[in-house]
This record gives sequence, structure tokens and C-alpha cells, in this order.
Amino acid sequence: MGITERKEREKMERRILIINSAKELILEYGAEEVSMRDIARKAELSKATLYLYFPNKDTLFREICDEAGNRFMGCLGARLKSGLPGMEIIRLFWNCYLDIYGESDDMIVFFSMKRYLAPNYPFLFLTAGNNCDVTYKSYNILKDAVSRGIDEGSFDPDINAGAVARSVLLLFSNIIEEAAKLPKDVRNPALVIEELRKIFRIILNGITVERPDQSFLSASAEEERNA
Amino acid sequence: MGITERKEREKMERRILIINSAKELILEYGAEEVSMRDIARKAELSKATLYLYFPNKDTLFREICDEAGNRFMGCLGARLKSGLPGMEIIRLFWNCYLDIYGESDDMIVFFSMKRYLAPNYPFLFLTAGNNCDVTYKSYNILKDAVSRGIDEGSFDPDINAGAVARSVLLLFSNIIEEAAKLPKDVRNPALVIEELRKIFRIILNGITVERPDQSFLSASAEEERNA
Amino acid sequence: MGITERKEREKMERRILIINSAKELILEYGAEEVSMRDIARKAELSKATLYLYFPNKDTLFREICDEAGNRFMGCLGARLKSGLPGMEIIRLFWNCYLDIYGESDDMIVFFSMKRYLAPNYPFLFLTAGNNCDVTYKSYNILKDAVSRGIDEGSFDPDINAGAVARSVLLLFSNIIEEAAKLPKDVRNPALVIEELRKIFRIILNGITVERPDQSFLSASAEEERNA
Amino acid sequence: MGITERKEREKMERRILIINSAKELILEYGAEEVSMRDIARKAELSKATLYLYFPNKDTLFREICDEAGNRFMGCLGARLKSGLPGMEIIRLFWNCYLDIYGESDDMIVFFSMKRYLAPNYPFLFLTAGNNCDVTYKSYNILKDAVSRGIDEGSFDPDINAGAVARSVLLLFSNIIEEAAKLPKDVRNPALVIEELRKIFRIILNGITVERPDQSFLSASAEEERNA
DNA sequence: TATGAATGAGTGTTCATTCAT
DNA sequence: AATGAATGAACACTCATTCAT
Repeated sequence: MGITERKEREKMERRILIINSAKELILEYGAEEVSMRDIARKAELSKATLYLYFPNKDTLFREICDEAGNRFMGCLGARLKSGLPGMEIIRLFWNCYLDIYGESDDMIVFFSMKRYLAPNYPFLFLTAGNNCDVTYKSYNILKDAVSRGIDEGSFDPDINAGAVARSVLLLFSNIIEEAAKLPKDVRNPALVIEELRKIFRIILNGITVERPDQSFLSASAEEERNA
Repeated sequence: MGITERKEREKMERRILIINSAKELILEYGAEEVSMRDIARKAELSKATLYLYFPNKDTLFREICDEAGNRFMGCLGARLKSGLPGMEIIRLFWNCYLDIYGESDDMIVFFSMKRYLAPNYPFLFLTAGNNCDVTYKSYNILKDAVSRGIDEGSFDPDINAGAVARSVLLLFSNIIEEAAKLPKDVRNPALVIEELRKIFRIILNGITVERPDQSFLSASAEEERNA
Repeated sequence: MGITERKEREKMERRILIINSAKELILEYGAEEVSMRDIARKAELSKATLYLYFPNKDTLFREICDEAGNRFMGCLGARLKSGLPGMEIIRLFWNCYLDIYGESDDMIVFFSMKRYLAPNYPFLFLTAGNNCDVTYKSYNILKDAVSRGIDEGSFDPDINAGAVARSVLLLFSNIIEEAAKLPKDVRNPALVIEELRKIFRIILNGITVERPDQSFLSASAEEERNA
Repeated sequence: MGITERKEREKMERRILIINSAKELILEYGAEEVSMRDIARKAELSKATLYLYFPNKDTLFREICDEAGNRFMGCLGARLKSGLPGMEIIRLFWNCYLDIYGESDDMIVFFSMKRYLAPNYPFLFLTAGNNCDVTYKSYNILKDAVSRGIDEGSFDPDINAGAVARSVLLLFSNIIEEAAKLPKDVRNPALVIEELRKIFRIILNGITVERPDQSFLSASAEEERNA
């Protein structure tokens, strides 16, 4: 009982130690520059020990990716309620993005890992069987929101909901991923958010029937929300 | 005369054989998975022979990248005339993209190589000093076109010309790049073009004051143009 | 306790195994003919294993060189006392040389490595900045000894102390180095020592005002000393 | 006749072209840094052509070595007459050395090649069967001169003629060889000659019964001789 | 005769993974 | 449970030599 629990807990802690060590290195050097040796060193463990917790490098990295992605999905899931209008869902999506991105490096790690693990982001045939669940779920949420918006009459019926979802994901993932490649000291979250905002605005303009209320995209609105 | 010409030709053919072998491998596995050994094997040559034609891997890869990029720039340059309205420039840009993409794999190779050679696409600080000329030129052409469109009153003055240019490049490069990663037998240019079209339409919608004439984005128009 | 000590010892033994394998090869084929592959093969290890003990070839080779050189300097340092007359210092130098050379291959390895690592023995501009400390120190000891001998009136005031030091080092290093190249079974330390002695005698004759007491150069004296 | 002669002559010229190209490169970069590719490039020939004139790299290099050595032997042979006293022979030897060294780079090439080709200068068992004739001949000339000097009573009977000869060759070869390693623009023949002179003086002192007339070793004497 | 083209065997170095302890 | 030690397979690149033309 007590003993096995403690062991369990310690084992879990080791796992997290390893994952966090890997994360930090990935943030600093990029996924493809991080070797098992580096992670072991950072975690102050031996390379062989890593293999006690993860059967191979791929699995370790995949777990990091999943974990980072799930933080975003958790945030989004907590806010989404059924019956929300399409536009509102998109607003929530955006806000989650910003919150997660602003408060932790998980978004960066997620997209960095994603390209490393599944470089062929299969936007054309995005299916459940895919190795990255989060992407698929995000995609569906966005797509459904757009479809709903079309049904509600607020979005242009000529647009393709899937294409919108894919564009948004593609743009957001790439902007963040590339922000991650900037030297850590130059990396400026405000700048990245500003860029995301500009682009999001264009897409929103592109899909709504009338110029939508985009006040939530303005910096001041942001501050309000954070207040 | 005849003899030196033939030698010259054969030499050129070998070069092309190497380049094509590399291209095929890049198309199949992605640039970072391709080693000189792989290329040699594919070309049925020894590794040392590759070095007779290219001083090092980087040069070989860069050449492939440049060559592919230049095909696009050449196509675009030939069609652009000074004094064209912003919207028309964007239309030309789009058509060149499609023409190049449709008739060869150059676009695919270009974007695959680009990420390999200059992984940090510096969308936030896109400058001339960058190692990929084509990207910078494309960026400027697009940005100028949007600025001009704003001046002409056809584009929304609230949008940021640079952000539009960056979005377009980002989306186009990624869609193509990822199309490349699909298994070769599944890869369908028509599908990719359709995807590009959908997304381009959204962005156009997003930046124009009134819903623009997007007939050039319809498949039938495409066919007309090609006729 | 016992266990870590044993591990420590084993690790040390491996290091020494590698160093000795390298040394033997260097002795047999000369430094520039020895590759990491050769060393690995000789030590019956994989190439990669060598890199567990030495970060690169250069470091491994330099260590061998330094180690060999330091044995000589250590021996000399232990015997030198301040205030000794020039002639006595030279005698000590000679004796150390012989002792080291006679009992191990270190002198051979040292000079072989030295030419490999610092091929341009800069006799004309021998400075502290040089990568081979031992040579520089030896040079200065010899030069100072000669200068002192001149001051004491036992050495010819017309000679150049630096030139004497350089000659001695040059002769000794080359004789030993080339002795090393003889087929191992023919290599005869006694013969080499005899050759060194003959040449040393000539130089001593050349620099002393009166024919000096060279009894220490006779084989019998040698035997006495070793007795 | 005429035709075959011309062909013969042209063939000879090609050989010399190759040899000279190699020499220049050896002088500039040192023997071990020169590849067949470099030589071919310098001679403006193809690598394969080199193999028409020399069966392999080793032979080519050996020939360069021999040729350079023979210039010295030729010079010395022309001046030596039978019946000269030992001291006079040594003086001639010294003068030839200086003349050759001063007027061409042959001495440098010779010693540079020699170490490359026969790194194990077999001073202990210097025999006719050796691969470098010149060294052997030089050695014998010097040795005989010293022997003669001993017989004539001008040299110390206790010294070993062979050892003297070996020392002189060793010192001279090394000083020159290492001078060659200095960057070409820093290389200063006057400095090298001065160094040779200092060391030669010491050896002469060491072998003569009385301090000999060494006027020929002074710079002014040199100038006289050249006048 | 001359050569362009080709290559096998080599260089030092790295890395994910395994295994005896 | 943890690890130090080991390694095979890979990497980009070089060089003396060969051979068909």
C-alpha cells in the first residue's frame, strides 16, 4: 500500500523529470538537435535509465507532444459548451490559444515536436487514425464551428469549412513553430501574438458575411480579458 | 566538335541524373532524410562520383532549391508588367503558382529544400540578407501588390500588407510541402490545387473591400486559361 | 566502496589499454599512419568506444605526447637543484634522457607524436606560446645551463647558448625518432644510447674551453651509475 | 629520326613540367599536403596523365627527391679532388651546401621529400642498399673526410667519424627541413644559414684538436667567396 | 597520347540502443 | 531500479588509382 504508492509516485516523478528536461532542451535547441545523451545529462540520469521509462526516443518525444497538446485541448474543452454559436467557438479557440501560448511554452513544444514526429501533417486527409489526436480534434472543432456559423448565417456559405480549419491550424502552427526557432532572448511573445492576430483577422474577414465584431482581436480587449 | 559536345552533354546528363535522383529521394523521404550515400545509390554511382559534380552536399541541395525556385520566379517575372493593379498582380502570382505546380514537382522540392536549408523561415524579420532570394522576392511582390490594392481602394485599408504576404507564402508553402509528404501514389495535384484555391479565396475575401471577382479561382476558369 | 573502486580501476585500465594500443601502433608505424580505426582494432574495441575515453583523436594523441614528455620533465625536475654549475646540469639532462629512454619507449613516442602534432618544430623562433611545453622547457634548461657554463668560464664564450640547446634537442629528438622507425626486432636501445653518447661528446668538446671530464659519457660510468 | 627525337624531347619536357609543378607545391605546402590532384591542376594536366609519366605517386616523389639530391652531389663532385685534406673537404662540403641552398630550393625539397619517402632515416645502419643514394654518398664523403683529418692529426682521434657525419647530416637536414615549414614569406635564408653556421662551428670545435681556422664560417668570408 | 569519369577504401565523428552488473 | 560501458550503423568527405574512349 503505502510503499507501492510511494514507488508509483516516485516513478511518476522520474517520468516528469525526464519529460521536462527534454522539453527545456527542445525549447532551447529545437527537437532535431536534442539527443538522448543531452536529455540524460539534463535530467542527471544515465542514458540507459531513460529507456526504463520510455522504450525509445520516439515514444518519449511523442509523449511530450501529446502532453503539450492536451494542455490546449483541456483548456478549450473546459470552456466549450454545447449550443454556442460558431463565431463564439472561434473566439474561445483564439482565447485558449493565447492563454496557453502566453502562460507556458507548451504551444511551442507541441508544434516543434509535431513537425519532428509527423513531418507530413496530412491536412488533405486529416483523419482520426492520425498520430496526433489533438490536431484532429482541433480541426473538427474549428470545422464544426465554421459549419455552424454558415448555418447561422454569419459566415459566407460559399466557403469550405474544412479549408478554413486547415488554414487556421496551418498558419498558427507555423507562426508559432517559427517563433520558436528565433534565439530565445529575441523571442517576443507579444510580437508573435500580434502576428497571429493580424492573420486571424484576415481570415475572419474572409469568412464572415459582414465585417464581424473583431473587438476581441484588439490588444485592449486582450488586456480586458486578462484583467 | 561533335565529340566535345557529346561529352559536354553527357556530363550535363550526369549532373541532371544526380539532381533528379536527389529530387526523387527528397520527394519521397524529405530533404533531411536524404544522405549522399542514398543519392549515390539511387543514381547508381559511387559517393565519390557525386563529389565530381558538386563540391559538397550543401551546394548540391542549394542548387536543387535555387533551380526549383527560379523556375517560379522566371515564370512570374515574364508575366509581370509595371503598372498592373494590385489585384491583377495577385492573380498572376496565383496563376504562376498553379502552372509551375501543375507541370512539375519543382514547387514541392523547393519548399522541402527550403525548410532544410533555412529552417527558420523568418516571417517576423523577413529581410534581403536571407539565404533564400526567391522567398524574399515573392514576399515583396505580394506585399507591394497588396499595398497597391489598398491605395487603389480595392483592398481593405485596415489590413497589414506584410501580414497578408506572409500568410499567403506560409499557407502555400506548407500546403505544398505537406502534399509532398503524402505517399506518392495518393498524391493528387488536382486535390492540392483545389485546396490552395479554397484557402486563397478566403484570404482574398478577407482583404478586399467588396467580394471580388474571383472567377479566376474557379476550376472552369482554370481550364479556360489552359485552353 | 570496493565496487566503485574496481570500476574506477577498470575504467583507468581501459584508458591505458587504448593509450598503449595507440602507442604500440605509433611505435610500429609512426603517428601519421595510425587511424582511430587502427587503434580500435588493436584495442579490440569499437571505434565509438574510443570516443568514450577521449573526445577526439587530437586529444588522445596529445595526451600520449604530454604523458611521455612529462615523464622526462618529471625525472629532470626531481634531479635539478638551483645553483648547480652549467656542466652539471647538462650531465643531469643527459642522465635523465638515458634513464627514460632506457626503461621505456616514452622518449620514442614523445618525439614521434611531437612531429605529428607540431610538425614545424620552430627552432628558429622557439617561444613559450608553443604547443609543446616540454620542448620549450627543455630548451630553456639547456640554454641556461650553457649560459651559466660560459659565465663560469668552463664553456667557450664565442658559442651561442641557444644554438647549442637547439642542436642538442634536434639531434636527440631525431636520433630517437628514427631509432623508433627501425623494425622493432632490430631496434637496440644500447646502440641508440651509444650513438647519442658519441654525438653528445662531440658537442661537449665543441663548447668547452678545455676538453672536459666526459667520464660520465663512458659506458662504464653508465653502468656504475645504474649500479 | 627528327620526329621521334621531337617526341622524345616533348615527353621529357612533360616530365619536367610535372616534376616542377610538384616541387613548387611541395615547397609551398609540404610533401604530405600535396595530392596528385593538386599536381595535375598545377601542371594543367589530367591526373591520369601523371600516371603515363610515373607509375605511381611514390615514384614521382622519389624522382623529385633524387633529382634535388643529385644537384648537390653534382656540385660537390665537381669541386672535390682526390688528395684533399679532411678539413678542406669539409669546407667544400659546407660551401656546396650553402651555394645550393642559397641559389635554389633544391635542398629544401630534398629534405622535405626524404622524410616523406623514407621517414626512417636509418642513421644507425646507413648502407648502400638504402633508398636514398645521396644521403649515403654524403655520409661517406663526410665520414672519409673526418677519418682523413684524424689521420692527418688535425681531428681528435677519440671521435667517431661516422657519428660526426651522421650528426652533421641530421642537423643540416632538420634545420633546412624546418625552415621549409615556416610560412613562405617569413622564410629567411640568411637566418637559416646563420643557424647552420653556428651549429657547424660547434661541431668543428668539437672534432678538431686545436681550435681550427673557421674563417670560412664567418659571414664576411662568405661574401668574399661569393665575390 | 591524353583524359574525363569513376570508384573502393579510407578518414574522423555521432547517435540511438543494448546489456552485464 | 539504475547505470557505465559498449557498439553498429550511419554521416560528410578525400584520395590514389584505373579504364574506356
